[in-house]
Amino acid sequence: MAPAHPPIPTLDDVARAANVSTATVSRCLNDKSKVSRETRERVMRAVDALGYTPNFNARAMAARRTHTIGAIIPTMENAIFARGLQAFQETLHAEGYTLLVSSSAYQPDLEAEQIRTLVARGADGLLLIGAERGQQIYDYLTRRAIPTVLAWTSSFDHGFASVGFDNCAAMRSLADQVQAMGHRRIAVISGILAGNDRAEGRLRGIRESLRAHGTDPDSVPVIETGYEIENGADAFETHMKRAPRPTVVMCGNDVLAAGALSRARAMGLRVPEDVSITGFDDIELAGLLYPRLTTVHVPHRQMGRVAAQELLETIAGRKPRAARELAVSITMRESLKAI
Amino acid sequence: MAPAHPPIPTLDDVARAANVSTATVSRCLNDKSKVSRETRERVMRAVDALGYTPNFNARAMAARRTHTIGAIIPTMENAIFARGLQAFQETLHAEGYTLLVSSSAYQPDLEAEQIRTLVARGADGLLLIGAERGQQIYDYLTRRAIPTVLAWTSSFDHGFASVGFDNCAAMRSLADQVQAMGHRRIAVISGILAGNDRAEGRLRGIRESLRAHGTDPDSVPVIETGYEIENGADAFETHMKRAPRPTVVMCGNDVLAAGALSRARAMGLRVPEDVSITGFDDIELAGLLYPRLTTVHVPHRQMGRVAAQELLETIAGRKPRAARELAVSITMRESLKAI
DNA sequence: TTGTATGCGTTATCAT
DNA sequence: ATGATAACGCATACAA
Repeated sequence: MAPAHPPIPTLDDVARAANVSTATVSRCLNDKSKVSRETRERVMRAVDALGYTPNFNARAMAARRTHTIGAIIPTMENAIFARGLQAFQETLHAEGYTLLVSSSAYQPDLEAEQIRTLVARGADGLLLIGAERGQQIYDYLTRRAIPTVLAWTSSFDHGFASVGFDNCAAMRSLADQVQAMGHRRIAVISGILAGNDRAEGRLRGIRESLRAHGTDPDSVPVIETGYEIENGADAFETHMKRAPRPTVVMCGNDVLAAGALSRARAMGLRVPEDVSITGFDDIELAGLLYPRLTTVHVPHRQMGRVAAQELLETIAGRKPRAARELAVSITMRESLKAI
Repeated sequence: MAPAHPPIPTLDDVARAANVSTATVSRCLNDKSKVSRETRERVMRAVDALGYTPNFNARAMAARRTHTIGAIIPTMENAIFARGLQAFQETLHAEGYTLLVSSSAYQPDLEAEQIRTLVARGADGLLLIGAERGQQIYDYLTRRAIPTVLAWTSSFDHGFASVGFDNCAAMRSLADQVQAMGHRRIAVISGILAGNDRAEGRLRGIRESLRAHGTDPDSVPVIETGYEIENGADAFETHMKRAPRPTVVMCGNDVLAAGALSRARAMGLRVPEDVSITGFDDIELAGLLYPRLTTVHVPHRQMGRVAAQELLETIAGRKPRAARELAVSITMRESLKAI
């Protein structure tokens, strides 16, 4: 018969087994330095023998530190944030930090809840996407002095560190290119704008470019939709049923563009012969589609890495918070062709 | 000048503000029932006024429950586990549980470490992928009595609950189909087999089908490789440079198949005219590629949902653990064509 | 270098 | 229905 209560060893058990105080065991596991090699070895043997694992929650309470970072991203369903987050995680891990991720499903109120949850769990720092959210949240973060870095955006409006790029300028540059290739009838598929400064910036970029080229920005059709593949597909079909038909459909991100591309094929339209399509983000998918997607390349991994560094600096209190802006570029592939 | 120590309210503060004991406040936040409506309202007002959030770690220590489930998946980099995990998470959330996810990067030792970490954090239960891992880990889980469910596999060898499908039978069925369509020169791209019963089962399925069709399984070329797109691409190229050239390349999953497809295009080979390609999993990507991928459809969401239910049942101790096997089907698309 | 003692914020047991 | 109080497992200030 198995014991009803399997023995879950505690610091006390280890201390007793090694004939030292709990303080010494604790030091062995943390400070390493200030304990004699001899006793340390004895303690470690006891640790192994008992299969001891420190209780994280108890540790967090006593030390008031968790070495845990929380990240809240809009979605895990597609790859938009995957690479950046991976790099973020790797950098943190190298510094002895653990990453906790949760998804807000693009819902501001859900994000606020997740923030509270992560803070309640004792996160030492936070990574948030974008800069547009209620002032209340920023106040909360400030009151509780939670080191926070905003990523995928470049902004310093709230006094928080940020790491990202200029969504507006990037998309403007792509739109410039599109128009330089002769396109005049442009249609746009944008992500939901409310509470999303990235989507808003990208749309603004297109508008600015149009204006610079002498086109009335209000004359181009824009469909604002959710971030699913299917949404992109539907929006594309709607655009293509208008007259006159656009010669190019610019999408707010690669996922929407993938949906557009897929629907184009279903409608019997050839890309780019019948219509060009562009994306944004340059996720892996962009290079796998046929035709491959012309898109704005974002340095995902670098962004993740820098975000982690900034956050760690902020936690250590070593550096003034700042807005780090990264360079983006345009990746020309086959989905966009000159007229 | 801002206060040096921002006021982080505790139960005590709320209790004092509401003129009750901490016990009562605690009850308001949990048991709700056994406290008078009047005092409860007073307490809740105090909670709001102070912006109180319970300290998770303290709670975990005192209650010895976290309402947290840990999941360890081989990778977050591609979408293989995304949908299933999403459904898993949604089901847990509906029952008041939080999901913690970490990735093992397909490394068994890393998985073991993550398991310990999650348990140290007080996870009430665990979701693991596949059934192949050291007995030591199973012993650990058993000793600490951690409710665990194994997913993406159907096995009951270790006495743990499992939710999945028969990888071998599924792939065998696809191979049968491939051969029924006239293919005789088959090449295989498999994921790393060591410590991965899914990959092993899938390969075995192909072998069994070959044998049933009178072909010597050892005569078909198999390349075992990592799970990156690039790996699939390279393996495909290697296969296609052999003579005689295979008429179909069967891949261990959709990601490898995507790599194969991409390289086929780069090599100037038409799919499926010059060579057919098949995948496994039916992730979203499979329907976006051109040509769309013929693959084995896996009920990801259902698997996630059922896994969550099984786990919750196990935690509640309400039901005997069991192996749940789900049905899979073959999704015929354009990447596979008869000879 | 090592040990003692206190506190971290909450839940739960036992009274009242 | 409510209150007092003892755990929960660990880190750390202070003492030795």
